[in-house]
Amino acid sequence: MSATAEEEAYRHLQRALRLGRYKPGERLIPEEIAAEIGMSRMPVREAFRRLASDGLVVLRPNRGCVVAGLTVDELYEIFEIRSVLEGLAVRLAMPRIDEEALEEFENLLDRMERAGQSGSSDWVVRHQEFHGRICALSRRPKLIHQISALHVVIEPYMRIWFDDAHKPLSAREEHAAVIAALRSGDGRHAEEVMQNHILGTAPLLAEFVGPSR
Amino acid sequence: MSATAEEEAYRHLQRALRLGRYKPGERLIPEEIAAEIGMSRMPVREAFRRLASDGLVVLRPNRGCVVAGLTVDELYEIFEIRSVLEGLAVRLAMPRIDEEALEEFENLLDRMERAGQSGSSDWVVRHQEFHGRICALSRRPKLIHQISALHVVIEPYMRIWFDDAHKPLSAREEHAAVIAALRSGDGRHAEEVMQNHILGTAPLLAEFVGPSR
DNA sequence: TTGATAATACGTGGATACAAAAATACTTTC
DNA sequence: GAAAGTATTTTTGTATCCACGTATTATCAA
Repeated sequence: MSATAEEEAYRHLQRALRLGRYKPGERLIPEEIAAEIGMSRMPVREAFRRLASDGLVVLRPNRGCVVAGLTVDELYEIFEIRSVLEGLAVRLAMPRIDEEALEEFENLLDRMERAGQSGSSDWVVRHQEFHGRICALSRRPKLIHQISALHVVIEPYMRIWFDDAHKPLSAREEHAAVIAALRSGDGRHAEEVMQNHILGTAPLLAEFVGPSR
Repeated sequence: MSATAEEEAYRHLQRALRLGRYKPGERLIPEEIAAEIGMSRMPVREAFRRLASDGLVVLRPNRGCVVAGLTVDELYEIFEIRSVLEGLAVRLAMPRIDEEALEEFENLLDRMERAGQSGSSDWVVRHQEFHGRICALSRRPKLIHQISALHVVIEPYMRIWFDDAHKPLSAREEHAAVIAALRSGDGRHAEEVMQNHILGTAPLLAEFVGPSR
């Protein structure tokens, strides 16, 4: 249970949006959602505002709340931003990367691989976990937060990508290369590898999105 | 006038926070603020949520809204993030930088200089404008938005810095160097110069903040 | 005097009520 | 039959009200 109704509404909606249960452009009616989770529309409204700041919905005065979608351009843009932020994160994480950490990353990579082969869309979550654990070692709270916010926004598209055509064929090698770069101990090098990894993913994903909105 | 009361409350509070009219740790009472601008608590509460997402205030369940402050560590972190984001922005802006754009930047630099010498704290605004105009040429809406959000968060500290001791002595050369890098036409080079410019500013500013919170 | 505890005042979160705006359906007119 | 204007319905935005949680102060015991 969450402390406040607003928090509950926020989590409920964020989860639904991440899972792609609502389609871009779809209108979210406060009363309906309030009824679903048993509260008034007030806390739902407040949750809307937070979701709007996250970029998950769009809020227009007197016109309600619609589910946000990403155009291909916006998708690329987010990957560009991710590339420099996560690049920075690995660079800063480097001093704290030891044999133990590398082992953890290998394990996460294995779990990701297994989830991928079983066809479960857990792959998306495992993938986030992999990137997230590396970023966590940067010990930069705001940086970590911003990166994870970007992962949330692209999550629905990652799911579509994964479900449509078990793409992560090259994923294993890509991520193994990142681990190898981490093992090198060279922060700048690892930063570059991470940047290229992320930028390389964007066009693959964009294929499956098509000109939306 | 703004369309909604929430918008008005948001602008009012953001402005006050940017100008440093409220001190970190200070508690904001919805009722007081609502009275000030002639509305009920409700739209003010909603404005609080947006400000919290911006990182300008902290909202704790049942404990109200307090003005956020930055520790020195957080200040450095923000400058690290700015360095890679604005670095990316200049790199992407490079193809669109022509003689006309360079001239505009020179002009902005002059205006910044003049504001600096007159002692007016317009300097902070001009400085934002200078960085903002460069970033704008990247034509990446989300990137621009994120960068400008970071400028907002550090604005109060920039003002303290400026007011306390007309620092921007080296500023003129620093920013002139950025323009020179833009003139070179080399995106990677300009990115690096921008990164170093931003990272170089952080310790100067940190001096004047001291261990807050 | 100090520390714990109870009483009280204050502030927050949420629900309901009301007003204003937008969307929709319905005429009316050409 | 189409377009424009009008009325109705729906939905959003704001205000007010109430219940609960938190902080403060007062009271009392050690």
